[in-house]
Amino acid sequence: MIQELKEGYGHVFEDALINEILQVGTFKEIPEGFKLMEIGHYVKAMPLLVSGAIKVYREDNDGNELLLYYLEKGDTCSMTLTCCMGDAKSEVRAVAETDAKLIMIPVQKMEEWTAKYKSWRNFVFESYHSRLNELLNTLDSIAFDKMDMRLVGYLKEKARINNGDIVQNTHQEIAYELHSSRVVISRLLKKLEQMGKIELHRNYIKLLQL
Amino acid sequence: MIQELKEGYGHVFEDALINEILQVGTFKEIPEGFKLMEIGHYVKAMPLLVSGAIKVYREDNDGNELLLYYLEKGDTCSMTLTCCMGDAKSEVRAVAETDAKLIMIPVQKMEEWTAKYKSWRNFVFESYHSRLNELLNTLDSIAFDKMDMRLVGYLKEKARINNGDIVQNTHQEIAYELHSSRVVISRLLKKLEQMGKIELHRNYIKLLQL
DNA sequence: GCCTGTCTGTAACCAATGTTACTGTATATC
DNA sequence: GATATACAGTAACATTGGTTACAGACAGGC
Repeated sequence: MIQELKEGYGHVFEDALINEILQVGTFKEIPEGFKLMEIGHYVKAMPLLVSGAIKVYREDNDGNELLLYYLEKGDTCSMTLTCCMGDAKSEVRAVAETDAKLIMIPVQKMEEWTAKYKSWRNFVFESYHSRLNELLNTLDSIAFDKMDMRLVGYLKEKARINNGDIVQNTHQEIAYELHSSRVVISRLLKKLEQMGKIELHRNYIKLLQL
Repeated sequence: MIQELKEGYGHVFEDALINEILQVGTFKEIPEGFKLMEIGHYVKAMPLLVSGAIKVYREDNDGNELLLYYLEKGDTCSMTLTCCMGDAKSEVRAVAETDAKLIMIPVQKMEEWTAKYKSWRNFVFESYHSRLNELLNTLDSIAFDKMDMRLVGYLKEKARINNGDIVQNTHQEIAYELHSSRVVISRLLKKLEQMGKIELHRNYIKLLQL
């Protein structure tokens, strides 16, 4: 755990804090698809992401889904922060998009560290800032963009997260994440293929020049 | 300023903090329509809202507008928080929806107080929590609701903010805030009137039973 | 009164998206 | 290889929302 922590957070946290984390944190490896957080559940630990990617999304009462954003190395879940501090239920769901490694911090340390370490405060506020901005970007794309632009953005982001030019999803899965329907997504993907921007295959899509 | 502060925040902040606020904060009264924050500008002070309501909204590069949420008595602007700490530009615009009174706190105190006062930390985190949730609600309604539901939600919220059952806006103004068009809003409002839920008048709308 | 500008109502039309239904094809399993 | 299942392509259609255009109603200033 030491090397992962130092590599990912050594330049962010002061040494004393690193040591505290080593004492109270627990290292965790989770497989792709592992559900880290469920809507309506209480949260008792805060994750520091060391490697991999976490997908954070929203689901309403009728089962409608919507992708909010991805968390990557060096990120943490602000939603968890607020939930921990306020003793509130989670409003979102978090699932490992790839295999991932994380360090779990017990809730009670957070308040303590916020008072004690400047680097922790910065990290927490920085985290809030990023997440708020990502939410705003998601909102923008839903409110202002048409579905074709949203789809292109989705493909780019997804490929980036998976370090390559391949998106391994069925059209149905993409439709869920964008809160659209399979037929619409197939239609738009076909159009992108005809424009020479992507290559369609069964169960995966190869990005050419988007 | 003392009585406004004690009334609005006396039960939230410890006495020592109240005293500090009295020393460094400045009291400010602003008229309806006053622009508190502009997109792309830096922020140098943080507002504690004592009375009135502030409208926070987003505008993209093409001039498309979208209402995010309202701030009320006891609220502060989390966006400002992040901007101050991170020395970043504002991503949103804030305008007084009604005449309002606020106490402005200089940025440099914030970091200090976060270390020093537990009540301040709670306030800040609570504030983030509320704002994140409000953003999520806005997102939900845009992603999952049709325009008629969004309009009903808008009317309710707007009437609540203005303490009554009257919404004083033209159809065009409502269209801007919901990022729709005047004709669409007029159409839907007419439908609501025919259902007996509202009364339409020139320049204002009276809510009956929504 | 009479203009003028703003606000609202309405019709006709269009584009984007969602829905239903049916097809063919790849893949896995037996 | 035969069968079943999941996936993708496509057509036809419905619905929502946006656009354009125009007419009438109201309010303010003269």
